[in-house]
Amino acid sequence: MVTIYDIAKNAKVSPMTVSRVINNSGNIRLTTREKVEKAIKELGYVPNSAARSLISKRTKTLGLILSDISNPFFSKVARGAEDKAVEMGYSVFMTNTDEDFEKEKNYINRMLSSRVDGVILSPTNNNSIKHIQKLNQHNIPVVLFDRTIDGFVGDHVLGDSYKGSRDLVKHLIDIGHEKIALVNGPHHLSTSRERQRAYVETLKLNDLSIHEHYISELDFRSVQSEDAHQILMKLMSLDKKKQPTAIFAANNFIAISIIRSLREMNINVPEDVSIVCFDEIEHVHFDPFFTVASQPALEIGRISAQYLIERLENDNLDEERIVILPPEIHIRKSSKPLIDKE
Amino acid sequence: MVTIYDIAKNAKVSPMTVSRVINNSGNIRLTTREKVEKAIKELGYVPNSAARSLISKRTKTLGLILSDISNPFFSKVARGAEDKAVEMGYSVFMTNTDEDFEKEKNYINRMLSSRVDGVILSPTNNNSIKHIQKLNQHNIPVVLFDRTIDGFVGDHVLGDSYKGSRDLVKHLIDIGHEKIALVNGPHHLSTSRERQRAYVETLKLNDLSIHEHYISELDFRSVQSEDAHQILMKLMSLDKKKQPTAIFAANNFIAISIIRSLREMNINVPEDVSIVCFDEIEHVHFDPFFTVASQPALEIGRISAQYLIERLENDNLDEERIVILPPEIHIRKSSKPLIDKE
DNA sequence: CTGAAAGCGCTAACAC
DNA sequence: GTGTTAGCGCTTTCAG
Repeated sequence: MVTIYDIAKNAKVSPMTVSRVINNSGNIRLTTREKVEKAIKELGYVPNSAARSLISKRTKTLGLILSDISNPFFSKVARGAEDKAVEMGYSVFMTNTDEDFEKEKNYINRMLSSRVDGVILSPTNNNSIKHIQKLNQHNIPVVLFDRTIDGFVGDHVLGDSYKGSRDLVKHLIDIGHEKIALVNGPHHLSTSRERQRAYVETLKLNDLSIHEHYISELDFRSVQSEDAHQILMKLMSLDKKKQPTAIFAANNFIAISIIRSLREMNINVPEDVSIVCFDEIEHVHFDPFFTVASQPALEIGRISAQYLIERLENDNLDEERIVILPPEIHIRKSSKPLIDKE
Repeated sequence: MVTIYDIAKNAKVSPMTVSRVINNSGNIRLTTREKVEKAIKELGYVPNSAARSLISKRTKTLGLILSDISNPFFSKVARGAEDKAVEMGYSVFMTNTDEDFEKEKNYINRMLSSRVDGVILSPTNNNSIKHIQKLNQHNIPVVLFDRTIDGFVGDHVLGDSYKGSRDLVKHLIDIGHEKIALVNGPHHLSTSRERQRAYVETLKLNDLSIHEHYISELDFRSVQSEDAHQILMKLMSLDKKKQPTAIFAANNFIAISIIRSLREMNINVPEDVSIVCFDEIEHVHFDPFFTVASQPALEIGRISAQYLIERLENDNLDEERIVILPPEIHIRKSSKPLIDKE
């Protein structure tokens, strides 16, 4: 391996001078600098960041822990975070937990061991606080994105689940729906709870009742699931008076599994049932179909990286900064005035 | 920062003993081991992998360079690669070039500097061979996936662009189409060239002619583009005799941009024009519409990681291993027998 | 079974 | 402007 010593020998200077050239630190005579740079090129030297970080105690690397890289929402966040990090001189060590607490634990340990300077995390559940505490004990700051968890103090970059959900449900009410069901994500995620809170409050505010079967739960990753089928079966076999005319899906994948189940039951969207959902449904741009609350995923990623790096490079920041970015509501073909049906 | 010295002091042994406990190397009396383990827990010690790799010359980390993380094909590859790598005891340093040669260069340097043990790459173009040579000079093996480039010797994990394309075009011919256009990806990518070769040969084999405007080129990432619109305008304003009745799109995003352009021109798919494309179109599972050649992306990722790690841990492997995985053809609604139209 | 010494590649601190 | 020394946290080597 080529080291600064090799360069030093080749350029007939001391290793320290080489180091100074590489880091642009200190004053160096132009001729020496040129000698050194020539040697670096010739020998193909690349600084060893392990050796560097051993001294500097900083790796200039951020850890990014996504809960589901297959979900376009998260892959966009990843892109935003990486872009911003690189812009600011950092690398990103990106991983995917698949909503699995054990995997999360495993990756936290890897991040600890590789001494990332900070971590951007969408936690799997409230127990993730243990992982965060472990990071904090090692002076590694954490930025939470998408979701928050109990007991966390620090920067958050979130989408506005409450507002987005309220607007979606309100839209359904405005176009005449009164029997609206919610197929939510898992209750252990803050986003699910917020979406449900908005759903319940908006219905109440409009004097609409929530039947006992109206609220159900699915995994956020379930594009296709037996569970979805069962939930929909139950919902659509309620008697006419209770049968929902609209469904609010708590995320993109849930919306898709709902539609699939409905198709199997020969129920059409939006003719028979209107659907609205949180998150954009990607790659269907050629015929935007879903009425959605679309989150600014790239922005969420960029801000997360920025906040984290700011915290790394600046000691006197507030204890916590919370950014809540509103989603954009796009009203499209999956939701339809109820009146049309009659 | 807690080091093995702290642990050693706490457990009243030498640092070397601590090291042995951590690495399960050498024989250690059970009681000493327990003392050490207790101290590790108490002080919350985590090994510093920078220090380790400084000695061992290995980081147990693979670099993964994707050309477009927003494309579900690549994010699935990433998942497959990460899963397999973790299974085999490695971490993955994942990055996204956005098909940009300069970004690729930048990331190669980061990988060099962070001393990843090997790199999994989907190169941006033939010039990427320079980057690969640079890696090889530093004894870092490279596995190419999805695409190959001139002059590369080493492991490849590819989809079978030729076979997939031939089958798609053959399908169009089988259902009566004779005027078939190709909207290809950039010619500097091997996948594009293979898909075009299959297209041309299949048409010739079936005595069908290729008009001069039938082959055009778009960026693989262009979900929405002015270029697509122009290409489609040109294609669809050919005189009746030449106007294509079917289009082969070289990937998922191109297919989408084609459909969008057609809609703007009030041309319906599949009634007026049939479309087939390479790559699955994700998240439209509720109503599978596209006739596609779907690639085993997860598998491509897994095998890439496996091959790379095998090469890292095994000196006497063949010079190069090439795996070509066939795509699955799914015939769906975007392609329709021509006869129906008349 | 355990320990002491040396050194991986680099830079901070201090010479000159 | 440039060089010397020491040490970051760990493991390899050699001793006991």
